[in-house]
Amino acid sequence: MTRTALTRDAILDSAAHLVKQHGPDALTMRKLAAELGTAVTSIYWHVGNRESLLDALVERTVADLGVIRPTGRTPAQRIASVARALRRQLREHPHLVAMVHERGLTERMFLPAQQALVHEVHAAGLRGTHAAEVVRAVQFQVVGFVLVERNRERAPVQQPAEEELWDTETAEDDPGLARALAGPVDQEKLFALSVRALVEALLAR
Amino acid sequence: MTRTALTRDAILDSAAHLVKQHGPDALTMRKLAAELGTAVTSIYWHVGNRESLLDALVERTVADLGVIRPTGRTPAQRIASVARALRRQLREHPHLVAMVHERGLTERMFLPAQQALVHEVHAAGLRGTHAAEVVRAVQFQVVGFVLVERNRERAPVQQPAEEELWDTETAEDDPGLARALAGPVDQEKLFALSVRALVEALLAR
DNA sequence: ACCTGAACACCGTTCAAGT
DNA sequence: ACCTGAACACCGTTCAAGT
Repeated sequence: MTRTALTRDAILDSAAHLVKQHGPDALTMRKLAAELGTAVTSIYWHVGNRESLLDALVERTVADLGVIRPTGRTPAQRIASVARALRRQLREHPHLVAMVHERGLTERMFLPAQQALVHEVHAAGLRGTHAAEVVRAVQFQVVGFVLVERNRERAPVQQPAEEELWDTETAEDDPGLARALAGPVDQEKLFALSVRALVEALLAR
Repeated sequence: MTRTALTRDAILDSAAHLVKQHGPDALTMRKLAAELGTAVTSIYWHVGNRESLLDALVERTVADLGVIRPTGRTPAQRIASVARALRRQLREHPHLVAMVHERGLTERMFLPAQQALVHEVHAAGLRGTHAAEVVRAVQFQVVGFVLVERNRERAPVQQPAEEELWDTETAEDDPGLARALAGPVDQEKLFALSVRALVEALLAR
């Protein structure tokens, strides 16, 4: 059975698959070669070395990110919709943010979202430095939230169990709060709440 | 010249030094042995293996984190002061958050800050689920911000230069905003602004 | 109890050699 | 033009052997 000819794109596809599942560290040239059914050194002919392979992978992924279309009626709603869309994009590529940052492509990657935000902030009547601050605050908020989320999801079982930590006087004083903090985080709800609060306050000043 | 006897603490000190400068990936058992002037295998006798060495390092670092003392008059001010203190702690140990997360110690690490936040949120008159949401929103906000900051600071020169990206119609329409977004981020200011906005809106509802 | 070097399996990368 | 295996320097880890 003749295998398909080894191409740069086939290598990138395979690499993307490995990275998406277990992160960039799990991408070894030898595993990649095994998955492709080729000799390790063949990969070098097509993509240079491991680092330029990752470079190419990041560049392709960033280029393939969909555009961001705001929805909603009020500026606050439309800004929140951009935040949600950005979060969804980032969650689909769990390791992309770190890889993009390491390669100095952060600004390029966020440009579509930033432009959408600028548009909505303008629609809300803001201009100049103030508008820029709002755009950046929302961007930091979304990216930060996704990074924390990702860490939490990768994390193993918490140790000690979260309940034990709140088995204190606070638990008696405010059992509802103790229960809420001991339980798991509803990230979806927390994200919506945080974005709404931030945008609301920033547009109001 | 007789070297000091090799101890578990000396190994942890040396490891902490390497990790603090270049991150956990830069900590190789062989480099560590070289810095300690000992054979690689001696380290194994004292700390087990690389993974348990990192475990011990993380545990020691978390235990040594200072307590968090809120300052300010109003609840909003005191919550913001906790956020600042937490950010300062995390910035002093740039790789700690990720390492703590990987080891399932997140909740334990944030417990002091969380308790301080709970106290202030109570002082602001909130209770139960609502109070818990505010605590978590602030915690996510701070940790997320620090993660983004760290990525930005590690990142190399942006490519393409940020100015080029904003050499568009927007630049003519609102040159103040284009200039602000093309320039570097004042992280200190952005952090203060974001925290103030979030806390303000969360306490107001 | 503490330290050592040899040895193993893994990794990225280079290079001369094949077709 | 494309692919290969051998070889090198690095890595974490084990183990038998030293004191």
